Amino acid sequence: MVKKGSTTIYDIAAELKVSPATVSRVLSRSSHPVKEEVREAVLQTAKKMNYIPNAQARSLKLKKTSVVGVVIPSISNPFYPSIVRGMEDTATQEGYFLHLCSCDRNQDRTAHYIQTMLEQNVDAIISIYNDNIFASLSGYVSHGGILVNLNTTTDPYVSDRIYNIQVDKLLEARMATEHLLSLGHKKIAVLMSKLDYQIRLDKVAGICQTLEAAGLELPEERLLIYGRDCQARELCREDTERGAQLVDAMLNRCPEVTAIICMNDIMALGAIFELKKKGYRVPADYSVMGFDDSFSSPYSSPTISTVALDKYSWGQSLMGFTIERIREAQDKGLKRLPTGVISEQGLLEPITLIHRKSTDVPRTSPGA
Amino acid sequence: MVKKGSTTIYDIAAELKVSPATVSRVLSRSSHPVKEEVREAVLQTAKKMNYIPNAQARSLKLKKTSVVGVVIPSISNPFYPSIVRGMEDTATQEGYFLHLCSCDRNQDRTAHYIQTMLEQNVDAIISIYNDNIFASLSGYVSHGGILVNLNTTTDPYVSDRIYNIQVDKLLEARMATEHLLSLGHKKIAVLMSKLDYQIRLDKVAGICQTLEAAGLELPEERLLIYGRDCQARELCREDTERGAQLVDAMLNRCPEVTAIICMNDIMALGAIFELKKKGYRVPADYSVMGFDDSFSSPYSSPTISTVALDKYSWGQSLMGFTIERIREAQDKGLKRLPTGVISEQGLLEPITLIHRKSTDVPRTSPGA
DNA sequence: TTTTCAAAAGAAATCGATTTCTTTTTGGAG
DNA sequence: CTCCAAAAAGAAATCGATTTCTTTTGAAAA
Repeated sequence: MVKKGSTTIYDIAAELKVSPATVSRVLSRSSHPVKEEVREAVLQTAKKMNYIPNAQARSLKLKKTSVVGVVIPSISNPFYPSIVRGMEDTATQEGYFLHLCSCDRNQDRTAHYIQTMLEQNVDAIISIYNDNIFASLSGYVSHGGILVNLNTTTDPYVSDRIYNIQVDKLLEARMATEHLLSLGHKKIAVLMSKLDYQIRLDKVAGICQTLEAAGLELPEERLLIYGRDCQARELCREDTERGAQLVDAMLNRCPEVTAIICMNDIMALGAIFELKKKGYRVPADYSVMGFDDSFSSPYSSPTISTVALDKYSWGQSLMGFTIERIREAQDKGLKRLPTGVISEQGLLEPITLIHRKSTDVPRTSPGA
Repeated sequence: MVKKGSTTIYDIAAELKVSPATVSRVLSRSSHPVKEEVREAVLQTAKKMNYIPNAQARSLKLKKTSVVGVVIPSISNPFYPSIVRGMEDTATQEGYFLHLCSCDRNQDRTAHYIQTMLEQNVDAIISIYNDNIFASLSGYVSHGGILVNLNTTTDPYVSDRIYNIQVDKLLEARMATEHLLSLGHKKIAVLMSKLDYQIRLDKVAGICQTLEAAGLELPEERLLIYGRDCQARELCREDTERGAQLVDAMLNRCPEVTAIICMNDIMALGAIFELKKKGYRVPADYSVMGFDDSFSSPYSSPTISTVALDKYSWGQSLMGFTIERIREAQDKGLKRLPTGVISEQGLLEPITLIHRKSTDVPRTSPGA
C-alpha cells in the first residue's frame, strides 16, 4: 500500500467544487439522480486525477468485501488447481475475488485460516473435502457467515447460512468397481492412503457395497493402506511412491487378485510402475484403475481408466452457487434455498467413468 | 459479511467503562502503557464478547492490508501450484495472505486484475513469467506499489519499487542441450508451443547457443512450433496433445534426429506416447527430454529426464523476499536493495538437471 | 406571480480501529 | 506536604466511501 496521497473523492469534489456525496453518487453508480453535465465532469476529473476507489473504505461502510474464502486441502494436490481455476473465472466474472487457503486438512491450520477470514470479512467460505471443518467454524457460523461445504457426509451442523453439498463418493467407488466387475474381475485389491478422511472411507465403503451386491467381498488382506502423513511440497510424489510400495505389499499379501483400485490416478501410476518393474504385465496380469483423471492418465503406458469429474466446471458451479447465496443474503428477506444438505446432482456436472482400453481389457479367464 | 452486530472495540469499551483508545491499545499490542489489570480485563472481555478485529477498518487507518497479489499465467498449469503453495506457507507464517490471479498471459485479464489489486490496496504484487505485465502496470507503479517480477528479460521499466528477478532460462536450456550432447547426440529436434513468450524464446536461444558452441546447429526444420492458443481448463491435455502432434510433424520433417527437447515434461509425455504408438522405441530410437520435472516423469515409461527447479522453495523465497521489501518500505527511510535487475542466483534454489536413465541412454553410435 | 413537487446537491453521520494530543493519576523525590 | 515527571487514560480526529436527512434549485401548475 503506502500511497503518499492517493486521489480520493474529496480531492475530486474539491477540484470541481461539488460535494463528496455527489462524486460518490456518480462513481458508485448510485440511483440518486445527478445532472448529466456534473456526472460527466466527475467522470472526467476522476480519470484525469487517476482516481482509484479504496476497497477497504467501501467494505467498511457497505459491510461486504466481495471476497470469497476458499479452503482446500492443498493447491499442490493436482485435484484442486482446475477447480480453483473454475472458481476464479466465475468469481472474476461476477466481481468477486478468491482468498485461497491450503489447510492440509489440519485442525490448527484450518482454525487459523478461518480466523483470518473472519477478520477479513469474507462474504462466504467454500470448503472442499475438509472433513472436520466445523470444529474450526464455531466463530464463523455464529457470526452469520455463509458457508458452502462440499463433502461426503451429512453433517449435523446446519444453520440457515450453511449449505452442505453432499457428493456421493460411494457412487464413484461403485462405478469403478462395477466397471471392473463388468470386465470379469472377481478378486480386487484396493490401495489407499490412511483412512483418516471421509472421502477415502467412502470409497472403500462403496467398493465393498458393490462387491457384496455381486456376491463377492473385500477381504481384509486385499485392502492395503499406507500409514504415513503427507508433506505439502511433494504430494504427488508421495502418492506415487505409496502406490509402488503398496503394490509390493499386495504382491505378498494377495497376489491372487486380478485388478487393483487405487485411491487416485497418481497412486495408480506408481502402482503400475512398480508392477512393470517387477516384470508383471499391466493389464494382462493386473488391471489397475484410479480416480480423478490425472492429466498423465491418457498418456501413460498403459493408459489408466478412471472415474472422473469435470473439475473446472465444478469450480464454476460451486462459485456460482455461492455468489447466488451471497446475493440472496444481501437482498435479505428474499427466498432462500431449503438449507441443510443439498445433493450434488443437478448442481454439479455428473461424474463419469473413463474407460481407457489399455489398462483393463475384458477378460474371459481372469488371473495372473 | 453481513454481520448484524459484531462486537467492536466500542462495545468492549462501554462494557468496561474505559475508552476505545485503551481497548485498542491492548488489542493491537500498542507500545503505549496500559495498567496490567485493565489489560487483563480487556483481553477477557474481548474473548467473552467474541471480539473479532475488523481488517478493513484497520487497513483503512494503517494503509496496509497484509495482502500480496500473485499474478501467474494459470493455477491450472502444473508448473505453478507448488510455487503458490510455497508462497502461501511463507505468507501465512509472516501474517500475510495471497490474492491469486490467473491472467493467462492475457493483456486484458492482467489489466483487470491489476486494477482490482490496486483497489484492494495489496501491499505488493508478485508476477511470475508474465511477459507484458508492465503494459498493465502504469497505474500500479505510479501509485508506489511494490512489484516483484520474476522473468527472463531485463525490462527497462525500473523504479525504486520494482524488483526484477531475472531467471536464466538460457542456462536451463544449455543444461538440457549439454546433457544430450554429452550422451553423444548431434541431431536434436525442439518441440515448442507458439513462441509468443519470452521463456520459450529464451529456451530456443539457449539451445541454439549450446549447439553452436559445439559446432552444431539447429536447422529451421528441426524447430517445431505449435500455433494454437491454450484453453485454461485443460492446459496439460493441450500440451500433451501438442507434443504428440509435433512428433508427427517431426517424423516427416526431420526423422534423422536422435534426440528431442520438449518445452516441458508434459509435452514430452505426449511426444513419447506418439513415438511409441508409431512403433518407435524411446530412447533407443529417439531420446526425449523435458523441463520442469512433472510429477509423472519419474514414473512414466520411459522415465523422462528434465531440467528442474525446486518450485516450492522458489515460492517460499519469492514470498520471503517480497515481504522483506514490504517491511523495508514500511519502516521507510531504511536501506533499500539496489533496485532494478536482481539475479536469481543466490536468491533462489539452483536449477538442476535430473537424469533419468531410461529416456536417454548414452550411445556410441547415435541414429534411428 | 405564487405554489408545489420533483430533481439535484450538500451537510454530516457512519463504518471500526488507530493515534495524536490532552488531561488525569500516581508514585517518588525533595 | 508539595512538586514533578512518568504512567495511564480519555477526547477527538482520521482513514475514504456511502447514505440519510436536509436544503436548494428549477420547472410546471395554479
